[in-house]
Amino acid sequence: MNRLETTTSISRRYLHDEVAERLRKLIHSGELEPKSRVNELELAERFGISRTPLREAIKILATEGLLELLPNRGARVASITNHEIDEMIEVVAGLEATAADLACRRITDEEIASIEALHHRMITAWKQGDHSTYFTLNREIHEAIMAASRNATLQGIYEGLSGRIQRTRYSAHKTPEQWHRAVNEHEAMVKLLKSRDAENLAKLMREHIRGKKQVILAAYGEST
Amino acid sequence: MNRLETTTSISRRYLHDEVAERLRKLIHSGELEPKSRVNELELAERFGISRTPLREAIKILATEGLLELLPNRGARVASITNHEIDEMIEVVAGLEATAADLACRRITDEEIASIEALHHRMITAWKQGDHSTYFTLNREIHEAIMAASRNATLQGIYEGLSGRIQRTRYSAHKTPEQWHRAVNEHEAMVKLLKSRDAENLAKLMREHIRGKKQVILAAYGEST
DNA sequence: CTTGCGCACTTGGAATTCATAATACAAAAT
DNA sequence: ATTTTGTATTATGAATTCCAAGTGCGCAAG
Repeated sequence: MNRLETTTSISRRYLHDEVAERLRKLIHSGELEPKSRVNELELAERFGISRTPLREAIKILATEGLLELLPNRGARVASITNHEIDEMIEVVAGLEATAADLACRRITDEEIASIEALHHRMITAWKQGDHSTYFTLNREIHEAIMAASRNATLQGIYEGLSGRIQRTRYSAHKTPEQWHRAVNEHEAMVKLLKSRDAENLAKLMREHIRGKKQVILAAYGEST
Repeated sequence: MNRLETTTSISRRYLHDEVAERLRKLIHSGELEPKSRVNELELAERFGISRTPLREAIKILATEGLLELLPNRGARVASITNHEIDEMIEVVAGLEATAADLACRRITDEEIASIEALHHRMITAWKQGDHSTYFTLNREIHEAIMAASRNATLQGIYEGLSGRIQRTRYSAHKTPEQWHRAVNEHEAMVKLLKSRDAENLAKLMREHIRGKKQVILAAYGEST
């Protein structure tokens, strides 16, 4: 009788999955600060669960790189060094270049139109000096291109990685020149996307994200 | 007295880490075939451990994508569809392109000489029709370029991903034309590496790996 | 001031228990 | 005979309890 896929709607997910998600939120929200130790008993009580699923969740987050395991001393929130951020930005640049390449081969006219609309709204926000809206639209454009790559594997890796630098990536303040350059690059990206020039869009995307590196690193340095 | 980092040498790693490693080997060796269910009790007894660390290991492998969790029915070895392999090859191509780009900026003359030596040995093996040696050297060249990128984050993602298609990737038999093309591309890669032409090497690398896609997919189709 | 001892706390792991979901199998009804 | 229903078995997800070992800390002795 059971239709399939009822799993997602009816039955609850794994407890350790929910715990992992709550833990991720705690970390991303900053409630659990980098380097802060995680007391299993304390957290288990806070979540109203036993240590078992919590420990499974900790192993998951450690695999994702959000927690570090200290032998016999539990786990602590992973702290990211500037060097690691540097590395991660290069990888993100590569992933987005790949997404750009694939998107050129698969994107629909409607999606391009949608991205173009986002782009124009972003330009408007920029001219009005509306940082918050600018950053949001900026992120949406990048995510739209990623989605247009139609590659779930790529998206999964991208999300896992960019989730760790998200806080700084889209909130980094630029100098007017940097800002102007970024806007120009976005302008060029839309053009290349419309002409579906995979090769050059990939190249530009890599450079575009590399161009943010200094800004992101500076912003990260501030926040720590 | 204990200096840090003795962890790796003196005290044994976490049990769940060792279990995870043994599980990975079982999967990669094919002893645990795709889609085969994993009986926790059976495996725990086989490893001589309790269910606790085994289940933590299972959660880790599930996060890595090597196992799939079936709610209330445990875990099974993840089976990869042709579509997923297609996706993974594109991502690997992107990662290797990124590695190529970075390598051009950081590689030493000694490393280039070493890669060139591998390349010549590979050519020799090719001319002698020595498939096994050819594949080994081919892989070593790609890994050497990845190492020359000096990006641990990139390498980590690459290893996690390529580990899942390794079995087919370097053992796929090519037609003479494909083989010839691959050798020519490798020849060009060494040239570009010597001239440290990041942009064109990245481009070529992406195309080079894409060129293997049909072969790998065909090889995977056979083995299943 | 340093050294050394001991104690409390936490973790990693094992073992046991329990509820529930899934599967197999047998019995009953049509 | 086929399908349906009900039951028994099994394995998982989670909790609980237990224990050994490692860490850190404090306190006392030298």
